Amino acid sequence: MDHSAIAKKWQAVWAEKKVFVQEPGEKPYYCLEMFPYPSGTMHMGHVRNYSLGDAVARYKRMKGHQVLYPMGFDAFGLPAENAAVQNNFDPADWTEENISTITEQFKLLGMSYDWSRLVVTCRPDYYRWTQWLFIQLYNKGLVYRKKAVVNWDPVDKTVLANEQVIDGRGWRSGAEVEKKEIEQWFIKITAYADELLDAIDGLTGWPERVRTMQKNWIGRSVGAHISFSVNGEEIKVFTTRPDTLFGATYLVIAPEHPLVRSVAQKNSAVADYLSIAAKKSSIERSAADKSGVDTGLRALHPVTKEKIPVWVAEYVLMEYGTGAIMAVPAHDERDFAFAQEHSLPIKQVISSDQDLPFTGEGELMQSGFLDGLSSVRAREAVIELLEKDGVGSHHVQYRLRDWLVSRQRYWGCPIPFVYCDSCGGVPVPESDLPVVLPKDVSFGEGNPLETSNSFIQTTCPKCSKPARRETDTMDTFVDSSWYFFRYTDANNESAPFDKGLVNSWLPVNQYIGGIEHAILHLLYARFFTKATRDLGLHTIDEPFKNLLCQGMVLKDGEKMSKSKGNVVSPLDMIHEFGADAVRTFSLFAGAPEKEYEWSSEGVSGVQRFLHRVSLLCAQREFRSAFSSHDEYILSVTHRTIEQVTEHMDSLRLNLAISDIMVLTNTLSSYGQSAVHQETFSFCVDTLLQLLAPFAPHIAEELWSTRHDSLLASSVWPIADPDKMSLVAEQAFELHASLEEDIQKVIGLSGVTPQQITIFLPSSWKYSFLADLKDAFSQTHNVGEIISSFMQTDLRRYGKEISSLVPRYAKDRSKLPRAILSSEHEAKEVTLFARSLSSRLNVRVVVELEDGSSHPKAKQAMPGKPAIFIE
RNA sequence: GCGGGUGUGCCCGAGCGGUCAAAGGGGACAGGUUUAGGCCCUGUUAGCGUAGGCUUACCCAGGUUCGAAUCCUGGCACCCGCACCA
Repeated sequence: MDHSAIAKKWQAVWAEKKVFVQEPGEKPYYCLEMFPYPSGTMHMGHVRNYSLGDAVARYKRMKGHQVLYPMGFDAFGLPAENAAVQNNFDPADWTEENISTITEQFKLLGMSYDWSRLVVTCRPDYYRWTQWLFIQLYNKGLVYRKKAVVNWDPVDKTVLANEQVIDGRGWRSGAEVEKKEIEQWFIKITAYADELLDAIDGLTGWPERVRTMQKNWIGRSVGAHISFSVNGEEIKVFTTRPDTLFGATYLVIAPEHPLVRSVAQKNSAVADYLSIAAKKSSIERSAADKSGVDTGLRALHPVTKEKIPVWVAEYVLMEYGTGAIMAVPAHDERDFAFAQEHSLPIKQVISSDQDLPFTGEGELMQSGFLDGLSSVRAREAVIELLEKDGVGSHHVQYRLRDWLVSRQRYWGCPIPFVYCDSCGGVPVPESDLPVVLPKDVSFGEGNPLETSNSFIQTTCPKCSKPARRETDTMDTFVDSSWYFFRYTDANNESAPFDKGLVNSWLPVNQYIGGIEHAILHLLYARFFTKATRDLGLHTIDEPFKNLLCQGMVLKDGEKMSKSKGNVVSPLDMIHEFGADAVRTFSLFAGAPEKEYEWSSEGVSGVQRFLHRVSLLCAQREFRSAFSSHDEYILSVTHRTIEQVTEHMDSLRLNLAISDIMVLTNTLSSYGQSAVHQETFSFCVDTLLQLLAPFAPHIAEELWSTRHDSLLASSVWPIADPDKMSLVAEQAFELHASLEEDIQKVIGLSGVTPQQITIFLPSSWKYSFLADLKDAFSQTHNVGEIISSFMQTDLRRYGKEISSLVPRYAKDRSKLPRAILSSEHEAKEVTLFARSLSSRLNVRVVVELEDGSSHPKAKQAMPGKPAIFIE
């Protein structure tokens, strides 16, 4: 049967027996992959992602967990809308079509999802609850509307969140972002800034770099607000170093600062500067030059009461802090550079041996009542004084901004609000949800929802007068911020999810996805979890216990992309090599979190490996009695169980596969009727079980020829420490007793022995010795022993054994040395040597009595030969 | 600039104080089996030697140790995140 037929057969059986449909129980385990955007076809990154999750899910099921392993689609988004514009498709049809295509591909790969829990964010049965949650957050004060300067993507014609602007460009379109002021919806994520930050320390199952990225993104700075007065008006600054207050020799405000406008009317230098700054794009603005002009304003220092100049400069950002800083050039690099550029005074207030600017902490100087204090003490003292005078206070500043969720697009979740002339903005009542996307829209310029009268025109839920519906839709990140809750109760029609079900399944035990979501998605999802917890919807604090960010799949050293023409199609690969080989290779090619190069040679290598496994199962000839070989392969098998289990638990799946390959090779070496059927059968069964998470179809097929039950629901094997006893130790013991046996032979024979010295250096074969021992237990007649060996296929003494046996030291005299006595003629020894040589595929050297040696000597074989096997 | 990470043989990739010339896979070469083989099996694949063996090797330079790919110090290279964040 070919691989695709086998795959189909077992996929059908698994589905029919509902092997993957599980409810929470004693040992719930939630395995989750970041759900995809249904763009049409799968790429290799998907295959890797889902193969990882599927292997984990299958493993955990076999370990006796109830596993929640669902799949869904993050189905709102711009590509559907673009397709609508270009090809006149309905975005919903286009999306649904893609979903069914991709679903087929998932099934082709044999992923063990519980499809009854399918979640699709663009379907009303899902987004109804997105809207419901939005309103709950609104009622809780976590959603608000305000006029804001926004990042406008001129290509996608929509607003972008700060998080979606990368180096001044739109994250999707790559277009340079413009500034616009519009009324927008925000989610107050900053209300949770502290908790989101503090809880990161508890996320020990997350990669360090993701934790660091999140911390940096939230960016908490502890410091103080300090007010300077300027002609009766106030300039408030934020600083992390209130201790350096006496060193503040001037202020700098951002070009957008409200105070600058009035100055510009009177001061042409300032006006010119502002107009130049305004023309610059945000990219140009970020160039690190230290331009700026004096506004002519003078601020009153709140403590020294000195008058200090106020400058305006681009390097101060309106978006961060208060849009104004106090400059302490002696102790800040940027201020220092700026002061030098514009010849502003520099006053040292922290003593140090180092050159200025000195940015460290230390003992205060030239700071009046602070002199002699440490930076830490000085900070407290300064803030205390400022608070007393009402000109300053403690303040914690975040880099994190509130989450702008309005999008002026069609293909997203409608924001469930209505504007009424009398009542203002009114949330749509729960009974009227969902607010469904209309079909009578036209795509083109601007927001398509604006073109649908049936959608816009409505009545006010409060006063029933005619009202206008909100036409903004939500950022798709909102949809994906709670989908992992919905999986627990995907078909619930009366609530987004059941509290009990969420509490029993969550947190997600293993979350798997790309590093590109390290900040946005994960932060939003964490926020939603905390916010919905505080709404009383569940009691989970953090959604994802363990996080794995898988590495990229490269081709020719580069990311696969259509423009580079180096895209490898998963479908082609599955067609050619089979789902099992593709899955297994995608896990074997490298450590899960590292990137690797896709190689079809590698896949075919895995295919060969899987083929060898099936050859093992076809083994029909066995030895009738147990022997030391049985102990040996049992010990290797048990050790493999232990190692694979360890590697599965630590997600080092590439190593787990490697372990399985080693076991396969070992068992293959014993394929020639060397072991008892019972032993072999156990070992092969175990092998199939270990393989099941990676190559489920082939493993299931092979298992079905040996058992009536399903492999997928079999119980993961447990390593027996007693049976794992070190092969190496056994080998030594065996060797010792072998030597005794041999000595006995010599004693018995009483004949001047010819000497056959068998050196057993690095590549000596454990099983060869075992056979030799067995042979000696039957007879002490070397002739018989030799002839019995002649009849055996010696090739099974594979090199896999040598790797498990400790190597002997370099000193050859320490090598084990067997002395065989023999009455036989040189001819027979030669025969033995040749047999070993050709059948064992080892080099055999025969050493002459005088110590000389030459390969050809075995032809002549005079006197007393010795044989080296290595 | 700040923060995180990586560096092993032809390639990928394990190892993380002695059992290491370094697992496993791929590729290449040779042999066996075969009507044939792109199936399968075996061997070789740093250099020199018929071989025992010797020399050189885990980014570079030092150090700790009887002993280092593995531990420490200092470099170098590459990758990623944030970035005039006050």
